Amino acid sequence: MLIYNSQTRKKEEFVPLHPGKVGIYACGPTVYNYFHIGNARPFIIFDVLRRYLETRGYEVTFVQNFTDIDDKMIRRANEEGITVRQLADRYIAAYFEDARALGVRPATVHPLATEHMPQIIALIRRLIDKGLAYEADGDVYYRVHAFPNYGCLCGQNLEDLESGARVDVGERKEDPLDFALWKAQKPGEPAWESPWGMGRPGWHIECSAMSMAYLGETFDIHGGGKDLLFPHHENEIAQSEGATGKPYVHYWMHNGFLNIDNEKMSKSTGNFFTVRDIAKEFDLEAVRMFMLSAHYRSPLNFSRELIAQAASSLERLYGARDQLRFLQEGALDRAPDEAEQALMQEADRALEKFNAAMDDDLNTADALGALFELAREVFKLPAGGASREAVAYAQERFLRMADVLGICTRQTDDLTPEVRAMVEERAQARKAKDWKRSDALRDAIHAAGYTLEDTPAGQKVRKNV
RNA sequence: GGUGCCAUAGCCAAGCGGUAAGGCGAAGGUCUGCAAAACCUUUAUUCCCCGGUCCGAAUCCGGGUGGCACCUCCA
Repeated sequence: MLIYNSQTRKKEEFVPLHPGKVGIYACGPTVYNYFHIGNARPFIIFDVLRRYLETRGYEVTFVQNFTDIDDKMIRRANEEGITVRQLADRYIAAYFEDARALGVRPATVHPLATEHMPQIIALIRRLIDKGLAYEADGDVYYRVHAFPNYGCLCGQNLEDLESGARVDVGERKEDPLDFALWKAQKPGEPAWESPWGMGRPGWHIECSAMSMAYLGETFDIHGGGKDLLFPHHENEIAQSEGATGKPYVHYWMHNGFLNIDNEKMSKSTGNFFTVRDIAKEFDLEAVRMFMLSAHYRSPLNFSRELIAQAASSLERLYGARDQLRFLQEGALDRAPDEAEQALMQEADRALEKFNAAMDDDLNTADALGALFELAREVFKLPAGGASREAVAYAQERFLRMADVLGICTRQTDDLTPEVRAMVEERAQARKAKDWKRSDALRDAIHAAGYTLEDTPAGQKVRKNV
């Protein structure tokens, strides 16, 4: 598998550190608000990466943190008159709800910054001991000039970074590029004990401390949005490699932005929609489909029309999935005929294309094409009396691909007894050519939340979303 | 100022030197008691523009034009 490494700016063959195992760390949300659909992009992408690696036989340890203490958390908690802890609890719960609706599985571990103070403090101590960090009035800063590789991820040298840096008044840094590892407590702020007095960690240090706590000092893949490349991930490298003297991460993966009107969606500019906003209008699986329709490194422009397009595309895939199930119900135990053998071949071909696309730096758009090509072949099969073996063969492959992408997950075959009865009755009515009754029943079934279609092999029913 | 990315049909999008995947939408046809879904056909002689390299370029090189991002909290 090839993975584009942001650090080398090349696609590289993926070789895990330990055979058969993969460690992935992805930067998670700061839980001061509901997350927006731009935030959702990496969640979905890394969920797909993880699923794909798992189907390829790797044992994946996937770590995604929650930043549950920082300036925004404190400000927001004060505004609402609740504790930072209460704020975090609320939005962590919301995260899991929204993620679930997007088909994003919980990570192997979701560590919280506030629950890793010992690791964070120990890491800062190591940096101070090595002369890479210094204390200043209860704050601790990273001494950027003492780390020769600073800029290795973002590809900028210190002078260039320096020229763009901003110095805040009253800062206690030796150099404007130095960044805070520990911040001394200010009145009214939550704080933890440390060798430098009461305070709290800076943002960057938590990711270094927690990733290494769960994945080791060197691990395979680290992901996040492109905007995290600098300074967040650059700083993580400086902290981790500075402390350990070992390579921190083998593959850096960064996703492109989700834009609105071709401009970055971001909380600070206010041009965003939360996942919850969108859930009022669309099934979130359509949002997932939308995200998968483009390569993860490309920018992707958001609009309701595009979500609607994605929803229509998804419906076609659901149609194919349900058709496969319908064929299975009426299947016969006989050897595949010529057309069915062709379908089986097509299923293999599609799976091959799918895997080749995914192997090429997670090309979900291309992979989706393979699924659609299989769908078309499925629909070509006559409605009834198919070979069980052939249908099962195609179905297995179709489902395997859909599962990697995390789509076509809805249950649509759980008919209620009432609906089942209506379907039965309609079959009788049709036999008797009682079209009036037949149509009335179809309407009633629709009203009950199901869609009924007639096929040469009988009625086909599925639950609407 | 420094550092990157992008430009393919009405819309979205793959494509990474060998002669334009796929989806949405649209038009016509087939099937159907009527529907719906599906199937078939059509919808880019051409990939922002201008040069160059090559037997061959959407793909490589140079130069434009237009858009976006990072350098500051941000997925």
